[in-house]
Amino acid sequence: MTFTAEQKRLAAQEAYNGGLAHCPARQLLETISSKWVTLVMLALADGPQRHSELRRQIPGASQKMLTSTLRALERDGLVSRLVTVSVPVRTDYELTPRGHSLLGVLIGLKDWAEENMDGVAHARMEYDRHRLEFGE
Amino acid sequence: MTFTAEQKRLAAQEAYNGGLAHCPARQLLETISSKWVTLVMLALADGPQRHSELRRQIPGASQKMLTSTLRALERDGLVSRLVTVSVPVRTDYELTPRGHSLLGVLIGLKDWAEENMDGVAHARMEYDRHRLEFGE
DNA sequence: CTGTATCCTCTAAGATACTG
DNA sequence: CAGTATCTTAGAGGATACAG
Repeated sequence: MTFTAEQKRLAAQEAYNGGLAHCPARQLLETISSKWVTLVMLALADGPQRHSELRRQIPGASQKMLTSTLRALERDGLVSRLVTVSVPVRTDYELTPRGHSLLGVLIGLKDWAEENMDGVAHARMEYDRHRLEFGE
Repeated sequence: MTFTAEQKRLAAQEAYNGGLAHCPARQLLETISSKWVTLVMLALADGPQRHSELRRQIPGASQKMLTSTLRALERDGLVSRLVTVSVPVRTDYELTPRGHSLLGVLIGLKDWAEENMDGVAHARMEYDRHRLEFGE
């Protein structure tokens, strides 16, 4: 059996994407680029917080999103969840050691961003201005 | 004129999200979490590359995606584009100084990922296993 | 208080075909 | 070779209502 060039290309793409899915860096990016993870982790930086406290600190997150990002972080072993059975229920979230370690990396990201994103914004404006001026 | 609690909450959310949009760290995350930017930047780490060379190095990216991530990176001043008018046309892409600087941060991310994502994967399996065992 | 279950929207990413 | 123009689709994110 032989293959067309197209088939070979598609096979290569598939293999490549399959590999990508298992690339640790890609996985990490997928985790931290979820809209609320960084904010949640930052909110937990200073110690445990209850669900309701997190809601107050991150008013932009819907309840569903807050719960689901907390679940994802728990599943990844970055946050631990402690439920106190009472009426009403009380739930505390806390960074695990690995979570703290990741937080360090995130802060590095934040620092770079705060130093450089102004420049990026400026570059964007320049780029857009030229596009307008010289048509295209 | 008065406002309901609901209106106040929505206003707060809107203000918060508006603020988020201007948060440098969030913007950076949005940039680098675009599926192909890290791969493109890594491919450019060792020096300039032509469009076709990039395609070969990153076979998973469709032409459209490759072009559009390159455009985005150029707009942000992270990559520069040099077109040589000839037949056929030749285009070279290269990291700018700011691009190199960002690359450093990305490598930090990669290092953390390579050290920790195994642990994360393990945590995920444990989590899922418990979920299956104890129902819920 | 903490969380689940639906339903809906919007957009990043991909497939495909075409142009200078 | 490099790039643009459409069309489609999968899934992240959100609004709302309900439940233990």
